[in-house]
Amino acid sequence: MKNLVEELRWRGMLQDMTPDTEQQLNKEMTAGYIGFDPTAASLHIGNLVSIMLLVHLQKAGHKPFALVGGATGMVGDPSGKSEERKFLDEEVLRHNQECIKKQLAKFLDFDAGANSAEMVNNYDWFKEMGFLQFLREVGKNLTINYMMSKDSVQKRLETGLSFTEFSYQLLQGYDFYYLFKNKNVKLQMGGSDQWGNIVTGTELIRRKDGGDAFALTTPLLTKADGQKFGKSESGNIWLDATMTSPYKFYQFWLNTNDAELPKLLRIFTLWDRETIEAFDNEPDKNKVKRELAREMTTRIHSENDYEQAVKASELLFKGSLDDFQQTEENILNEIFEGVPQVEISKEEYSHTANVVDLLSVATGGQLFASKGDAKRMLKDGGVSINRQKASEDTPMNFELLKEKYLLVQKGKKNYFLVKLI
RNA sequence: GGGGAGAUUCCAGAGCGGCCAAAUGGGACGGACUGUAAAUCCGUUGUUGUAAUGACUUCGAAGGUUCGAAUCCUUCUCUCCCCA
Repeated sequence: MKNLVEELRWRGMLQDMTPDTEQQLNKEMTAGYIGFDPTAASLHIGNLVSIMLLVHLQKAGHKPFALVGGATGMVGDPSGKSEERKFLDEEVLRHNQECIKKQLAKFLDFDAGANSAEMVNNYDWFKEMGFLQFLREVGKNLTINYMMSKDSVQKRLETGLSFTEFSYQLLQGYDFYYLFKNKNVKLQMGGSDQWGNIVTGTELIRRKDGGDAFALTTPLLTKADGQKFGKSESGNIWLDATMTSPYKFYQFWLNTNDAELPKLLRIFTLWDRETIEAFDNEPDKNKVKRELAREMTTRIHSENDYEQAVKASELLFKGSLDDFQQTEENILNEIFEGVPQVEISKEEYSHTANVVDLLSVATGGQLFASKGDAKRMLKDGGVSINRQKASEDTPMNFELLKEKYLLVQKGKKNYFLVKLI
Protein backbone atom coordinates (compact mmCIF):
# COMPACT_ATOMS: atom_id res chain seq x y z
CA MET A 1 0.00 0.00 0.00
CA LYS A 2 1.38 3.36 -0.98
CA ASN A 3 1.05 6.47 1.10
CA LEU A 4 -1.83 8.22 -0.59
CA VAL A 5 -1.64 11.35 1.51
CA GLU A 6 2.02 11.79 0.72
CA GLU A 7 1.27 11.41 -2.97
CA LEU A 8 -1.56 13.93 -2.91
CA ARG A 9 0.50 16.30 -0.86
CA TRP A 10 3.35 16.69 -3.33
CA ARG A 11 0.87 16.96 -6.14
CA GLY A 12 -0.79 19.85 -4.39
CA MET A 13 -4.06 17.98 -4.32
CA LEU A 14 -4.55 18.09 -0.60
CA GLN A 15 -6.60 20.86 0.92
CA ASP A 16 -7.92 19.45 4.15
CA MET A 17 -8.36 16.23 6.07
CA THR A 18 -10.11 15.19 9.23
CA PRO A 19 -7.73 14.17 12.02
CA ASP A 20 -6.23 10.71 11.73
CA THR A 21 -7.14 10.27 8.09
CA GLU A 22 -3.55 9.58 7.19
CA GLN A 23 -3.21 6.95 9.93
CA GLN A 24 -6.36 5.23 8.74
CA LEU A 25 -5.12 5.10 5.16
CA ASN A 26 -1.79 3.70 6.20
CA LYS A 27 -3.33 1.18 8.55
CA GLU A 28 -5.47 -0.81 6.16
CA MET A 29 -7.09 -0.94 2.77
CA THR A 30 -9.75 1.72 3.04
CA ALA A 31 -12.79 2.22 0.90
CA GLY A 32 -13.40 5.80 -0.17
CA TYR A 33 -15.96 7.49 -2.35
CA ILE A 34 -16.72 10.59 -4.32
CA GLY A 35 -20.13 11.61 -5.61
CA PHE A 36 -20.97 13.00 -9.03
CA ASP A 37 -24.31 14.64 -9.57
CA PRO A 38 -25.86 14.13 -13.01
CA THR A 39 -26.27 17.79 -13.80
CA ALA A 40 -25.14 17.31 -17.41
CA ALA A 41 -24.84 14.50 -19.90
CA SER A 42 -21.09 14.48 -19.55
CA LEU A 43 -18.46 15.11 -16.94
CA HIS A 44 -16.10 18.00 -17.58
CA ILE A 45 -12.49 18.56 -16.73
CA GLY A 46 -13.44 20.00 -13.37
CA ASN A 47 -14.85 16.62 -12.44
CA LEU A 48 -11.69 15.07 -13.72
CA VAL A 49 -9.90 16.33 -10.63
CA SER A 50 -12.22 14.27 -8.46
CA ILE A 51 -11.79 11.31 -10.72
CA MET A 52 -8.04 11.60 -10.32
CA LEU A 53 -8.50 11.44 -6.57
CA LEU A 54 -10.25 8.12 -6.98
CA VAL A 55 -7.56 6.95 -9.36
CA HIS A 56 -4.85 7.79 -6.87
CA LEU A 57 -6.83 6.12 -4.14
CA GLN A 58 -6.98 2.94 -6.13
CA LYS A 59 -3.36 3.11 -7.17
CA ALA A 60 -2.41 3.42 -3.54
CA GLY A 61 -4.13 0.11 -2.93
CA HIS A 62 -7.45 1.32 -1.58
CA LYS A 63 -10.93 0.67 -2.84
CA PRO A 64 -12.66 3.44 -4.78
CA PHE A 65 -16.40 3.94 -5.02
CA ALA A 66 -17.85 6.26 -7.62
CA LEU A 67 -21.27 7.43 -6.58
CA VAL A 68 -23.70 8.70 -9.18
CA GLY A 69 -26.07 11.15 -7.57
CA GLY A 70 -29.37 10.01 -8.99
CA ALA A 71 -31.13 11.21 -5.84
CA THR A 72 -29.02 14.21 -4.89
CA GLY A 73 -29.16 15.44 -8.46
CA MET A 74 -32.91 15.79 -8.04
CA VAL A 75 -32.42 18.21 -5.18
CA GLY A 76 -29.45 20.38 -6.13
CA ASP A 77 -26.34 21.16 -4.13
CA PRO A 78 -26.22 24.78 -2.93
CA SER A 79 -22.45 24.61 -2.38
CA GLY A 80 -20.68 27.26 -4.37
CA LYS A 81 -23.87 28.33 -6.08
CA SER A 82 -25.02 31.87 -5.66
CA GLU A 83 -28.64 31.15 -6.35
CA GLU A 84 -31.33 28.55 -6.34
CA ARG A 85 -31.27 26.35 -9.38
CA LYS A 86 -33.99 25.04 -11.57
CA PHE A 87 -34.83 21.40 -11.37
CA LEU A 88 -33.77 19.17 -14.19
CA ASP A 89 -36.58 16.98 -15.28
CA GLU A 90 -36.39 13.35 -14.39
CA GLU A 91 -35.96 12.06 -17.89
CA VAL A 92 -32.93 14.26 -18.44
CA LEU A 93 -31.51 13.19 -15.10
CA ARG A 94 -31.87 9.54 -15.96
CA HIS A 95 -30.18 10.08 -19.28
CA ASN A 96 -27.36 12.01 -17.64
CA GLN A 97 -26.86 9.31 -15.04
CA GLU A 98 -26.38 6.71 -17.70
CA CYS A 99 -23.87 8.82 -19.58
CA ILE A 100 -21.88 9.69 -16.51
CA LYS A 101 -21.83 6.11 -15.38
CA LYS A 102 -20.25 5.09 -18.66
CA GLN A 103 -17.64 7.80 -18.43
CA LEU A 104 -16.66 6.98 -14.88
CA ALA A 105 -16.28 3.37 -15.82
CA LYS A 106 -13.43 4.27 -18.14
CA PHE A 107 -11.18 5.64 -15.45
CA LEU A 108 -11.26 3.05 -12.73
CA ASP A 109 -10.32 -0.59 -12.59
CA PHE A 110 -13.34 -2.68 -11.82
CA ASP A 111 -11.39 -5.90 -11.95
CA ALA A 112 -8.54 -5.43 -9.55
CA GLY A 113 -9.29 -8.05 -6.96
CA ALA A 114 -9.84 -6.84 -3.44
CA ASN A 115 -9.64 -3.19 -4.31
CA SER A 116 -11.77 -3.28 -7.44
CA ALA A 117 -13.70 -0.11 -8.04
CA GLU A 118 -17.43 -0.09 -7.52
CA MET A 119 -20.17 2.13 -8.81
CA VAL A 120 -23.24 3.00 -6.81
CA ASN A 121 -26.23 5.24 -7.30
CA ASN A 122 -27.78 6.92 -4.30
CA TYR A 123 -31.17 6.77 -5.95
CA ASP A 124 -31.12 3.11 -5.06
CA TRP A 125 -31.35 3.74 -1.35
CA PHE A 126 -33.38 6.91 -1.44
CA LYS A 127 -36.15 5.76 -3.74
CA GLU A 128 -37.66 3.53 -1.08
CA MET A 129 -37.30 5.97 1.74
CA GLY A 130 -40.31 8.00 2.76
CA PHE A 131 -40.19 11.51 4.09
CA LEU A 132 -41.17 10.50 7.62
CA GLN A 133 -38.58 7.82 7.71
CA PHE A 134 -35.99 10.30 6.54
CA LEU A 135 -36.93 12.76 9.25
CA ARG A 136 -36.69 10.09 11.92
CA GLU A 137 -33.52 8.46 10.69
CA VAL A 138 -31.53 11.40 9.49
CA GLY A 139 -33.09 14.72 10.44
CA LYS A 140 -33.24 13.93 14.12
CA ASN A 141 -29.50 13.51 14.40
CA LEU A 142 -28.42 16.94 13.33
CA THR A 143 -29.56 20.30 14.55
CA ILE A 144 -30.64 23.18 12.41
CA ASN A 145 -27.94 25.22 14.12
CA TYR A 146 -25.35 22.82 12.86
CA MET A 147 -26.74 22.85 9.35
CA MET A 148 -27.03 26.62 9.31
CA SER A 149 -23.41 27.08 10.22
CA LYS A 150 -22.24 25.60 6.92
CA ASP A 151 -20.55 27.95 4.56
CA SER A 152 -22.71 26.88 1.67
CA VAL A 153 -25.80 27.82 3.67
CA GLN A 154 -24.43 31.02 5.17
CA LYS A 155 -23.58 32.41 1.78
CA ARG A 156 -27.09 31.86 0.62
CA LEU A 157 -28.97 33.35 3.52
CA GLU A 158 -28.96 36.75 1.88
CA THR A 159 -29.98 35.70 -1.58
CA GLY A 160 -32.34 32.93 -0.67
CA LEU A 161 -32.20 29.22 -0.18
CA SER A 162 -35.08 26.82 -0.43
CA PHE A 163 -35.72 24.12 2.11
CA THR A 164 -34.92 21.64 -0.64
CA GLU A 165 -31.41 22.85 -1.24
CA PHE A 166 -30.93 23.40 2.46
CA SER A 167 -31.62 19.71 2.94
CA TYR A 168 -29.03 18.67 0.42
CA GLN A 169 -26.33 18.20 3.02
CA LEU A 170 -28.51 15.70 4.84
CA LEU A 171 -28.91 13.62 1.72
CA GLN A 172 -25.21 13.62 1.06
CA GLY A 173 -24.57 12.94 4.74
CA TYR A 174 -26.87 9.98 4.62
CA ASP A 175 -25.11 8.66 1.52
CA PHE A 176 -21.92 8.50 3.48
CA TYR A 177 -23.66 6.84 6.39
CA TYR A 178 -25.29 4.29 4.10
CA LEU A 179 -22.03 3.41 2.40
CA PHE A 180 -20.30 3.24 5.76
CA LYS A 181 -22.85 0.78 7.08
CA ASN A 182 -23.32 -1.31 3.97
CA LYS A 183 -20.06 -1.09 2.09
CA ASN A 184 -17.62 -0.31 4.85
CA VAL A 185 -16.71 2.97 3.18
CA LYS A 186 -14.80 5.07 5.67
CA LEU A 187 -13.61 7.96 3.57
CA GLN A 188 -15.29 10.57 1.48
CA MET A 189 -13.30 12.83 -0.78
CA GLY A 190 -14.18 15.79 -2.96
CA GLY A 191 -13.43 19.38 -3.85
CA SER A 192 -12.94 21.79 -0.98
CA ASP A 193 -16.41 23.19 -1.58
CA GLN A 194 -17.70 19.81 -0.46
CA TRP A 195 -16.10 19.97 2.96
CA GLY A 196 -19.32 20.98 4.70
CA ASN A 197 -21.34 18.25 3.07
CA ILE A 198 -18.70 15.66 3.78
CA VAL A 199 -18.33 16.38 7.46
CA THR A 200 -22.09 16.32 7.82
CA GLY A 201 -21.63 12.70 6.82
CA THR A 202 -18.85 11.96 9.30
CA GLU A 203 -20.94 13.65 11.98
CA LEU A 204 -23.99 11.59 11.12
CA ILE A 205 -21.96 8.43 11.24
CA ARG A 206 -20.57 9.36 14.61
CA ARG A 207 -23.94 10.22 16.11
CA LYS A 208 -25.95 7.36 14.71
CA ASP A 209 -23.36 4.73 15.01
CA GLY A 210 -20.42 6.00 17.00
CA GLY A 211 -18.35 5.10 13.96
CA ASP A 212 -15.21 6.80 12.76
CA ALA A 213 -15.27 8.15 9.25
CA PHE A 214 -12.88 10.43 7.43
CA ALA A 215 -12.88 13.30 5.01
CA LEU A 216 -10.33 14.53 2.54
CA THR A 217 -10.66 17.43 0.16
CA THR A 218 -8.69 18.80 -2.73
CA PRO A 219 -8.26 22.48 -3.59
CA LEU A 220 -10.72 23.84 -6.06
CA LEU A 221 -9.04 24.21 -9.36
CA THR A 222 -8.81 27.80 -10.42
CA LYS A 223 -6.84 29.60 -13.04
CA ALA A 224 -3.75 31.51 -12.00
CA ASP A 225 -5.88 34.65 -11.76
CA GLY A 226 -8.40 32.96 -9.52
CA GLN A 227 -11.02 32.37 -12.15
CA LYS A 228 -12.89 29.21 -12.74
CA PHE A 229 -10.91 26.64 -14.56
CA GLY A 230 -12.16 24.44 -17.33
CA LYS A 231 -14.08 26.94 -19.34
CA SER A 232 -13.00 28.12 -22.72
CA GLU A 233 -14.53 30.66 -25.02
CA SER A 234 -16.95 28.03 -26.18
CA GLY A 235 -17.92 27.03 -22.68
CA ASN A 236 -17.15 24.01 -20.61
CA ILE A 237 -14.58 21.46 -21.65
CA TRP A 238 -16.47 18.20 -21.61
CA LEU A 239 -15.04 14.72 -21.59
CA ASP A 240 -17.58 13.57 -24.14
CA ALA A 241 -16.20 13.73 -27.68
CA THR A 242 -19.53 14.78 -29.12
CA MET A 243 -19.75 17.74 -26.77
CA THR A 244 -16.12 18.84 -26.96
CA SER A 245 -14.33 17.40 -29.94
CA PRO A 246 -10.90 15.81 -29.41
CA TYR A 247 -9.46 18.59 -31.56
CA LYS A 248 -10.89 21.23 -29.25
CA PHE A 249 -9.88 19.22 -26.24
CA TYR A 250 -6.33 19.00 -27.51
CA GLN A 251 -6.30 22.71 -28.27
CA PHE A 252 -7.55 23.49 -24.79
CA TRP A 253 -4.50 21.96 -23.15
CA LEU A 254 -2.20 23.47 -25.73
CA ASN A 255 -3.54 26.90 -24.88
CA THR A 256 -3.12 26.76 -21.15
CA ASN A 257 -1.37 29.48 -19.27
CA ASP A 258 2.34 28.92 -18.60
CA ALA A 259 1.87 29.74 -14.96
CA GLU A 260 -0.64 26.95 -14.53
CA LEU A 261 1.46 24.23 -16.06
CA PRO A 262 3.11 22.92 -12.88
CA LYS A 263 -0.28 22.61 -11.25
CA LEU A 264 -1.92 20.95 -14.22
CA LEU A 265 0.84 18.42 -14.65
CA ARG A 266 0.55 17.39 -11.02
CA ILE A 267 -3.21 17.17 -10.94
CA PHE A 268 -4.09 15.72 -14.28
CA THR A 269 -1.25 13.43 -15.21
CA LEU A 270 -0.05 10.32 -13.45
CA TRP A 271 3.57 11.11 -14.24
CA ASP A 272 5.98 10.65 -11.40
CA ARG A 273 7.67 13.39 -9.49
CA GLU A 274 10.95 13.33 -11.38
CA THR A 275 9.24 13.59 -14.75
CA ILE A 276 7.09 16.48 -13.66
CA GLU A 277 9.92 18.36 -12.02
CA ALA A 278 11.93 17.97 -15.19
CA PHE A 279 9.06 19.57 -17.07
CA ASP A 280 8.96 22.42 -14.57
CA ASN A 281 12.50 23.26 -15.59
CA GLU A 282 11.93 22.90 -19.30
CA PRO A 283 12.34 26.35 -20.84
CA ASP A 284 10.28 25.51 -23.92
CA LYS A 285 6.85 25.72 -22.38
CA ASN A 286 5.08 24.88 -25.59
CA LYS A 287 6.84 21.57 -25.62
CA VAL A 288 5.49 20.84 -22.16
CA LYS A 289 2.02 21.83 -23.26
CA ARG A 290 2.22 19.52 -26.24
CA GLU A 291 3.14 16.66 -23.94
CA LEU A 292 0.33 17.50 -21.57
CA ALA A 293 -2.13 17.79 -24.45
CA ARG A 294 -0.96 14.47 -25.81
CA GLU A 295 -1.30 12.72 -22.48
CA MET A 296 -4.75 14.11 -21.83
CA THR A 297 -6.13 13.57 -25.31
CA THR A 298 -4.95 10.01 -25.53
CA ARG A 299 -6.19 9.16 -22.06
CA ILE A 300 -9.60 10.76 -22.32
CA HIS A 301 -10.15 10.01 -25.98
CA SER A 302 -7.72 7.78 -27.85
CA GLU A 303 -4.38 7.53 -29.56
CA ASN A 304 -6.08 7.92 -32.89
CA ASP A 305 -8.08 10.95 -31.81
CA TYR A 306 -4.88 12.50 -30.59
CA GLU A 307 -3.14 11.94 -33.89
CA GLN A 308 -6.01 13.46 -35.83
CA ALA A 309 -6.07 16.44 -33.53
CA VAL A 310 -2.37 17.01 -34.04
CA LYS A 311 -2.70 16.72 -37.80
CA ALA A 312 -5.61 19.10 -37.88
CA SER A 313 -3.70 21.56 -35.69
CA GLU A 314 -0.60 21.38 -37.84
CA LEU A 315 -2.51 21.89 -41.03
CA LEU A 316 -4.55 24.76 -39.66
CA PHE A 317 -1.86 26.59 -37.75
CA LYS A 318 1.22 25.80 -39.71
CA GLY A 319 0.13 24.51 -43.08
CA SER A 320 -0.16 26.47 -46.27
CA LEU A 321 -3.03 26.33 -48.69
CA ASP A 322 -0.89 24.03 -50.78
CA ASP A 323 -0.53 21.53 -47.97
CA PHE A 324 -4.26 21.66 -47.72
CA GLN A 325 -4.73 21.08 -51.43
CA GLN A 326 -2.37 18.17 -51.41
CA THR A 327 -4.00 16.28 -48.59
CA GLU A 328 -6.28 13.56 -49.79
CA GLU A 329 -9.89 14.26 -49.32
CA ASN A 330 -10.79 11.26 -47.20
CA ILE A 331 -7.86 12.00 -44.93
CA LEU A 332 -8.92 15.59 -44.77
CA ASN A 333 -12.37 14.56 -43.70
CA GLU A 334 -10.98 12.40 -40.99
CA ILE A 335 -8.56 15.00 -39.71
CA PHE A 336 -11.12 17.72 -39.60
CA GLU A 337 -13.75 15.71 -37.85
CA GLY A 338 -13.52 17.88 -34.76
CA VAL A 339 -13.09 21.19 -36.54
CA PRO A 340 -16.31 23.13 -36.87
CA GLN A 341 -17.73 22.69 -40.34
CA VAL A 342 -20.49 24.66 -41.89
CA GLU A 343 -22.32 23.44 -44.93
CA ILE A 344 -23.78 25.60 -47.62
CA SER A 345 -25.32 24.55 -50.90
CA LYS A 346 -23.55 25.45 -54.16
CA GLU A 347 -26.75 27.04 -55.23
CA GLU A 348 -26.85 29.33 -52.26
CA TYR A 349 -23.16 30.07 -52.47
CA SER A 350 -23.46 31.24 -56.05
CA HIS A 351 -26.28 33.56 -55.05
CA THR A 352 -24.42 35.04 -52.14
CA ALA A 353 -23.50 38.56 -53.09
CA ASN A 354 -20.86 39.50 -50.59
CA VAL A 355 -18.63 38.34 -47.80
CA VAL A 356 -20.86 39.69 -45.07
CA ASP A 357 -23.79 37.61 -46.25
CA LEU A 358 -21.58 34.60 -46.67
CA LEU A 359 -20.31 34.79 -43.12
CA SER A 360 -23.65 35.44 -41.50
CA VAL A 361 -26.98 34.58 -43.08
CA ALA A 362 -25.79 32.22 -45.81
CA THR A 363 -24.06 30.02 -43.26
CA GLY A 364 -27.00 30.08 -40.90
CA GLY A 365 -25.37 32.25 -38.30
CA GLN A 366 -22.87 29.61 -37.36
CA LEU A 367 -19.85 31.73 -38.07
CA PHE A 368 -21.35 35.04 -37.05
CA ALA A 369 -24.69 35.51 -35.37
CA SER A 370 -25.65 38.54 -37.40
CA LYS A 371 -24.56 40.69 -40.27
CA GLY A 372 -23.57 43.45 -37.90
CA ASP A 373 -21.43 41.02 -36.01
CA ALA A 374 -19.70 39.88 -39.18
CA LYS A 375 -19.17 43.43 -40.34
CA ARG A 376 -17.66 44.51 -37.08
CA MET A 377 -15.26 41.64 -37.11
CA LEU A 378 -14.33 42.27 -40.73
CA LYS A 379 -13.67 45.89 -39.91
CA ASP A 380 -11.43 44.91 -37.02
CA GLY A 381 -9.46 42.69 -39.34
CA GLY A 382 -10.42 39.56 -37.47
CA VAL A 383 -11.50 37.43 -40.42
CA SER A 384 -9.42 35.55 -42.93
CA ILE A 385 -10.68 33.46 -45.79
CA ASN A 386 -8.25 31.00 -47.28
CA ARG A 387 -5.52 32.62 -45.22
CA GLN A 388 -6.18 36.08 -46.70
CA LYS A 389 -7.49 38.85 -44.50
CA ALA A 390 -10.96 39.66 -45.68
CA SER A 391 -12.83 42.90 -45.55
CA GLU A 392 -16.39 43.90 -46.25
CA ASP A 393 -15.76 44.40 -49.93
CA THR A 394 -13.53 41.42 -50.62
CA PRO A 395 -14.88 40.01 -53.88
CA MET A 396 -16.63 36.67 -53.83
CA ASN A 397 -14.24 34.90 -56.16
CA PHE A 398 -12.42 32.62 -53.77
CA GLU A 399 -10.52 29.66 -54.96
CA LEU A 400 -12.31 26.66 -53.57
CA LEU A 401 -9.97 24.27 -51.87
CA LYS A 402 -10.52 20.78 -53.21
CA GLU A 403 -13.25 22.45 -55.23
CA LYS A 404 -15.53 22.63 -52.24
CA TYR A 405 -13.95 24.09 -49.15
CA LEU A 406 -13.29 27.53 -47.85
CA LEU A 407 -11.02 27.93 -44.88
CA VAL A 408 -12.38 30.65 -42.64
CA GLN A 409 -10.53 32.04 -39.65
CA LYS A 410 -12.23 34.04 -36.98
CA GLY A 411 -9.45 35.54 -35.00
CA LYS A 412 -6.23 33.63 -34.81
CA LYS A 413 -7.40 30.42 -33.33
CA ASN A 414 -10.92 29.75 -34.47
CA TYR A 415 -11.05 27.85 -37.68
CA PHE A 416 -14.09 26.87 -39.65
CA LEU A 417 -14.42 24.88 -42.80
CA VAL A 418 -17.16 26.05 -45.05
CA LYS A 419 -18.16 23.13 -47.20
CA LEU A 420 -20.09 23.48 -50.42
CA ILE A 421 -22.52 20.69 -51.03
C1' G B 1 -50.97 37.87 8.33
C1' G B 2 -48.50 43.14 8.72
C1' G B 3 -44.62 46.53 7.00
C1' G B 4 -40.44 47.69 3.70
C1' A B 5 -37.07 47.03 -0.65
C1' G B 6 -36.47 45.29 -5.42
C1' A B 7 -36.77 42.89 -10.79
C1' U B 8 -32.40 47.07 -16.29
C1' U B 9 -28.79 44.70 -22.02
C1' C B 10 -23.80 38.02 -20.60
C1' C B 11 -22.97 39.46 -15.08
C1' A B 12 -22.68 43.35 -11.36
C1' G B 13 -24.80 47.98 -11.32
C1' A B 14 -26.29 53.45 -12.78
C1' G B 15 -30.50 55.80 -14.99
C1' C B 16 -36.04 57.63 -12.50
C1' G B 17 -40.68 61.68 -18.48
C1' G B 18 -37.51 63.59 -24.07
C1' C B 19 -30.20 64.60 -24.97
C1' C B 20 -31.38 56.34 -23.45
C1' A B 21 -29.97 51.12 -27.51
C1' A B 22 -29.38 52.91 -21.96
C1' A B 23 -23.30 55.39 -17.73
C1' U B 24 -19.45 52.56 -15.30
C1' G B 25 -16.95 48.03 -14.03
C1' G B 26 -16.27 42.86 -15.05
C1' G B 27 -16.56 39.12 -18.66
C1' A B 28 -16.44 37.86 -23.74
C1' C B 29 -14.62 38.70 -28.61
C1' G B 30 -11.13 41.09 -32.12
C1' G B 31 -6.38 43.85 -33.21
C1' A B 32 -1.10 45.08 -31.98
C1' C B 33 3.02 42.67 -29.36
C1' U B 34 4.40 37.23 -28.82
C1' G B 35 5.38 31.37 -28.23
C1' U B 36 -1.61 28.91 -30.88
C1' A B 37 1.39 31.64 -23.50
C1' A B 38 0.94 35.67 -19.85
C1' A B 39 1.12 40.87 -19.02
C1' U B 40 0.21 45.45 -21.55
C1' C B 41 -2.06 48.81 -24.94
C1' C B 42 -6.14 49.71 -28.55
C1' G B 43 -11.01 48.49 -30.42
C1' U B 44 -15.92 45.95 -30.41
C1' U B 45 -19.99 44.14 -27.40
C1' G B 46 -29.35 44.76 -29.77
C1' U B 47 -31.06 43.85 -35.09
C1' U B 48 -31.11 46.21 -39.80
C1' G B 49 -28.48 49.22 -42.68
C1' U B 50 -29.77 54.48 -48.34
C1' A B 51 -24.50 54.42 -42.31
C1' A B 52 -28.20 58.87 -40.45
C1' U B 53 -30.17 63.70 -34.55
C1' G B 54 -32.76 56.63 -39.69
C1' A B 55 -36.10 52.26 -38.95
C1' C B 56 -37.21 48.17 -35.80
C1' U B 57 -37.06 45.09 -31.16
C1' U B 58 -35.28 45.58 -25.89
C1' C B 59 -35.18 47.77 -19.33
C1' G B 60 -39.95 41.04 -14.91
C1' A B 61 -45.48 40.41 -17.53
C1' A B 62 -50.02 42.67 -19.20
C1' G B 63 -52.71 47.03 -19.60
C1' G B 64 -53.08 52.57 -19.08
C1' U B 65 -51.64 58.10 -18.83
C1' U B 66 -48.73 61.30 -22.25
C1' C B 67 -47.00 64.48 -28.39
C1' G B 68 -43.23 61.22 -25.98
C1' A B 69 -42.12 56.06 -20.76
C1' A B 70 -36.64 51.92 -18.58
C1' U B 71 -38.53 56.28 -16.03
C1' C B 72 -45.63 58.01 -13.98
C1' C B 73 -50.41 54.93 -12.81
C1' U B 74 -53.11 49.95 -12.35
C1' U B 75 -53.08 44.75 -12.03
C1' C B 76 -50.15 40.38 -12.04
C1' U B 77 -45.65 37.18 -11.34
C1' C B 78 -41.17 36.47 -8.78
C1' U B 79 -37.16 37.73 -5.11
C1' C B 80 -35.10 39.75 -0.63
C1' C B 81 -35.46 42.16 4.35
C1' C B 82 -38.06 43.23 9.02
C1' C B 83 -42.23 42.15 12.42
C1' A B 84 -45.98 38.33 13.83
